Amino acid sequence: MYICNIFYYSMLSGKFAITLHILTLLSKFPDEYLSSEFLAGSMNLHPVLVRKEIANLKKHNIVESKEGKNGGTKLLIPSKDITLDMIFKLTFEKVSLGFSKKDPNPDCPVGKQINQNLQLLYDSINDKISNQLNSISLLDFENKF
Amino acid sequence: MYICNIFYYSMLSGKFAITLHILTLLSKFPDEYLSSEFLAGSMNLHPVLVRKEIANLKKHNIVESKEGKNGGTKLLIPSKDITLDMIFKLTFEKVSLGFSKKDPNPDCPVGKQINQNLQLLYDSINDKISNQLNSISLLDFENKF
DNA sequence: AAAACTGTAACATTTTTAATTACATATAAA
DNA sequence: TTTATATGTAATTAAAAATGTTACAGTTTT
Repeated sequence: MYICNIFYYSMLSGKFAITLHILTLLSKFPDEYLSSEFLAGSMNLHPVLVRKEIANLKKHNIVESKEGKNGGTKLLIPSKDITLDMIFKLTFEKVSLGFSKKDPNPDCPVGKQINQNLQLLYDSINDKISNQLNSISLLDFENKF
Repeated sequence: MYICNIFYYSMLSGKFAITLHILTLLSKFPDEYLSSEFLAGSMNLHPVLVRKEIANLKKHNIVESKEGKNGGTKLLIPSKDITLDMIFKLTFEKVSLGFSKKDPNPDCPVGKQINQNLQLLYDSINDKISNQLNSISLLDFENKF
């Protein structure tokens, strides 16, 4: 986790891609409980990482899991009602292009304000990204496969 | 550097913010050669890092440097003619929200195609970001300080 | 009770980013 | 012409972040 003056931001990582991959698979088999082992197999990833992302999806009531034998995870919501923006928001707080770290010089008029001004810029970028991702449903995405 | 199936991507780092900070300062003092020591002071950053970003700016003919005593760097182009998109392109190849790594399973229809489909999505996101950054000049940004 | 799952914390490894050191070269000015 | 102050850049180290693994407790089906 990387700290700027104003908010906590997680930098871009694989979370969005992993989560979208999981949801695409769940969406392909909407009536089955898919195991983290199976999901991990499609991504060539460790099942624990998959379960971590699933924990996040559960927290947001997008999926439910069944424990025990024959357990696994399935979608709670039809894929036409899940937008990529929901996935984006649930895996990243925001996109940023970086901030000045280690406290820029407060005696410099630029250093003093740089992070606030970057923040405003990134906010408007995130609005644009959200607009676009809002127009794409998981079903739209899934249909490309 | 992080590799996906299709292109080399650098993940988001501090380059955009550092470069924009440098250019904002140069833009405030358009007739002076500012030293990397001075610039680094405003950012609380190591001068060598500043010089690395300046090397990149020089490569793109945005600034020029003078070596030796009283040397430093100044803008070559009026700040009204520098867009934030130029800075974005010069410091990042693209924004991405991550790819499936370690070769997803080629026997899975989703795994096989996930990275191409993510790529298409990210391309369209980058178009939107570029559009927006194109509408903001370095002068616009500088005027906020 | 056994087998096959999920859930999570703790830890280890790998990768990426940032910082530092070292030193060669250039220029201005005393 | 020597000294001080810059840039330029490669090489190395350190720090941070992301990713992967292990271990094990809990759950459910057969």
